Formats: sequence, C-alpha cells, structure tokens
Amino acid sequence: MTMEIEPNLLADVGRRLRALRADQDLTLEQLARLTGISAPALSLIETGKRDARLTTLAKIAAALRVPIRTLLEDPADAASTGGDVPAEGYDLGDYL
Amino acid sequence: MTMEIEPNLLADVGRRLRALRADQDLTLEQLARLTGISAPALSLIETGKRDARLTTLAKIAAALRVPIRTLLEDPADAASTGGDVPAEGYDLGDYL
DNA sequence: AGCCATCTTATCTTTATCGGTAAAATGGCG
DNA sequence: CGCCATTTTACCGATAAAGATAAGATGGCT
Repeated sequence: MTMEIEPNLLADVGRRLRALRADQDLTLEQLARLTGISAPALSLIETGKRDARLTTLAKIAAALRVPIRTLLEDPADAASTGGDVPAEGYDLGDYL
Repeated sequence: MTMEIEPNLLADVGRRLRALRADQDLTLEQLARLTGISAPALSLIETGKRDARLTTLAKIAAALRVPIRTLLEDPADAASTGGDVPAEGYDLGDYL
C-alpha cells in the first residue's frame, strides 16, 4: 500500500506554500520580488502544477523565513520526528 | 548571517543521500532500478552537481524508505523541530 | 599488474522548468 | 454594475533536468 510517489505531493507542498504566504500577507508579486521567481511560476508551484527544483523551493522558503523542510512535512506526522532510519533489517527481496 | 540560499544545499542533500544509500548497501545501479532514475543522474545528484526536482527527490526518498524531509534537515538542527513559524511580527521593510 | 565492480563524466535527445510578457479569470469593494 | 488588485493561464525563448549510452576514473582484491 502506498507505493506511488504520493501523487499529490506537489499539491500538498503548494498548499503549504500558499498558507505560509497568506500568513505573511504577501501577494505573488511581492513574493516574486523577494525570491526572484516570477509570479506566474509561483502560481504554478502553489497550485501543484509545476515540479519545482530544489533550489527554487529553497529560495521560496528563505523568503518566507521558514526551513525548507517545513514545506514538505505534514504537520500531522511531524510528531514522529526523531526516529527516521527504517530499522536497517530491511530486505529488498529479488528486486536487485 | 547566512542569507544566501545556502550555496551548498545541493552538496548537503547529496551527502545525506549517499550516506542513506550506503546504510542500505545499495549501489547506484540498484537504486536506479528502485527509483527509475538513471545511475548517472543519481550520481550527479549525490555529488551536488544537479538541482533535482521535487518529485525526483521524492522518488529517491521513497526508495530509501525515509521521509523526504530527511534529505533536507541537518541532523544538528533537527532538534528544533516543533516550532517553525517566525513569530509573525515580521516586517519586510521597504522591500515591497 | 590485471581484473572487476562501482562510480564519474561526457554526449545526445526529449522534456520541463523558469522568467517575461500579455491576456484571461477570479474576487472584492465602493 | 464597473473598477481594481490578485491570480491564473497561455505563449515564447533560454536553460537545465533526466533517460540512455558509452567512455573514463576510481578502488579493491587476488
């Protein structure tokens, strides 16, 4: 279960981005000036229609003054922060 | 201090990626098959020479069985997980 | 030294991001 | 209702990612 790449990853990140921007009462135009990313590009990212590059997300996060990881984490499962490694006894079967 | 986009963001992510892959004793070839991303592309990402897209990082994280955020967080400042928003009384000055 | 696995780098093609601009939706608000 | 800000969408050109493949480089190991 859940082996796809989370099809709404982009939409989720976009939603968080938009919420963050709204929190600071910024328009796309203003964020565009802060980031150097055009407003249309920001719109596409926020609406989950564009697969942004890592440095692009980093610029936006920097302008919004939040760590990049904030854009990716579900506030819900953010509780499990502290233990990450998958137990190491993980076998890939006949995949390899 | 540190207002740039963190010039070694890609190198840092690459290092974490490589460490994660080493932990599971995977070769680039094997990870390539698991992710659908070519081994050369993985190599470029791990050496910080390529600015990967978000879904690309997501595929790799999924194959390595770690949350995507793991690739972006410095284990050092991972302690501060829990409070993110920058206090809201943040002013952008005459930037806008 | 020679072999072998692994990783790196290079080249090429396809595809997508991204900035710019301009034009359409959307949404208040008087 | 018509304005106006904001956002969305569409097109363009330039740059870059990503797959494929092949050629080097690196390193271990007998």
